[in-house]
Amino acid sequence: MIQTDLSQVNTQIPANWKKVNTMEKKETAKERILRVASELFYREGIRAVGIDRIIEESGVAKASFYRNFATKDDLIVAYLENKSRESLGRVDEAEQRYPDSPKMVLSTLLDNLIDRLNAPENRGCAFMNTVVEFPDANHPGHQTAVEHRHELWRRVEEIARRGGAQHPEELASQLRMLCSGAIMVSYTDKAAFHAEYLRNAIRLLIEKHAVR
Amino acid sequence: MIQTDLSQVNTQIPANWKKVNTMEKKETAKERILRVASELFYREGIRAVGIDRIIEESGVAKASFYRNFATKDDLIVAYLENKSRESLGRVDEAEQRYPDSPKMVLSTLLDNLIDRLNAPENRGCAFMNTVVEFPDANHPGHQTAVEHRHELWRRVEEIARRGGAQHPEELASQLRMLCSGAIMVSYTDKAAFHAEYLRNAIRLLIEKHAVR
DNA sequence: TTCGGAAGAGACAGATCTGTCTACCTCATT
DNA sequence: AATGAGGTAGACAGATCTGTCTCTTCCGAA
Repeated sequence: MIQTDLSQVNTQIPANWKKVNTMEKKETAKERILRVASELFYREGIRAVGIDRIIEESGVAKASFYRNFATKDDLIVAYLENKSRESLGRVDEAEQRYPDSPKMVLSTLLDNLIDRLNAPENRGCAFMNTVVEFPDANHPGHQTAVEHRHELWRRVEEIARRGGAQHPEELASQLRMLCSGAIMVSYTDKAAFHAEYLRNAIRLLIEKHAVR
Repeated sequence: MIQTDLSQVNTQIPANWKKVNTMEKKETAKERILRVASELFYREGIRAVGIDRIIEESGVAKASFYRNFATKDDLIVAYLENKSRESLGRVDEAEQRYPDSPKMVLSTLLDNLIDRLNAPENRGCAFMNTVVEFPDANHPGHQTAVEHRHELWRRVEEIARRGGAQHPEELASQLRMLCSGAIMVSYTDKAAFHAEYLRNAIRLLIEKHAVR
């Protein structure tokens, strides 16, 4: 019997497998909810996706949802914190790869961005989108999104400073406007987005500020 | 009595005053609804503002609303078409003011943009915001917004071409990314927006493309 | 003065949304 | 074998949202 076989297999797994083996750990309800919600929120918008939809698509009971997330707002914040970790993780990675060349770090981050903008699932920036969907500055999602963007561009400014930019604050601000706009254009009108034009403009700015 | 005085004044207005005197024409219910809805939609977001709220704040009956706008989507489209007229009107105006200097036209439009971004009521771009709020490309609001942006930047490209830009398509695309991003940054994090940095970046691009 | 169209007031329907609550089940650990 | 944490199933409440419908009132034009 399949049932019997499975239980035999299970008994062979050490009692502390949860800590030992993280790869084959079964996805918890919380993880599943967050994964499904992330995809729906990003693809269709946060306001457009109701709790019931998330519950149904993640195959979870309503009580399970509310045991893991007190309110929808809590889920929204978890979604954004997750995205933020991913985003800042990419910066970490690029800095570790080129610890001695801020210019290469910026170049890597740009390549990275362009790849994501050209991907078919691109729906723009989760953080800008959230601020637009929740213009109230007191909304926890709004705040989380603003904080992330602040931190991200603070780090880019730091990289520009290490790269010897003459006016790192100005350069970071200009890169921020250009990249934010590129994200919006690639989302709102994919046909109007040309990665080469973005690359040229960024190169022009970086040369102007003499980053090495 | 005030009432009597008013009616006497009224009788002195010609029968066809509606067509003759457009200045003192009393605002119709439709106009009032659109004005109130525009402000609310722009300030608080379209999805966040319900029909009931618009009806209440414009002091109109529900039946009056639905006599003038078949659905909320119709109102959304009217709101965007209004904004689009304003936006393209600013382009017309700048072109009429400097018919022989595309460079001055672009400069005027930039000044104009910066003024709006620094205004306290700035809530970003109504069209980008609408696309974010309605990611479904079939939504009439989404479509209207995308069409406006297409037309606006087609016209900027045309101005760049008249100005002798070496690569007008590239310049327009770069200006579009930069300005779109400036709008988002000035909205999502007002403190991080510096008009001078935007100006410098735009000057750099315009010089690079040798617009005259 | 009468008439018709536009507007006001508001009840109502039906859908949907967030969040609560009860009752039962599964399973790893003790 | 018992237990407790976490999971399933689903009814329910209360708010809100879009849109319909009826009845009354106002006002300008003929």
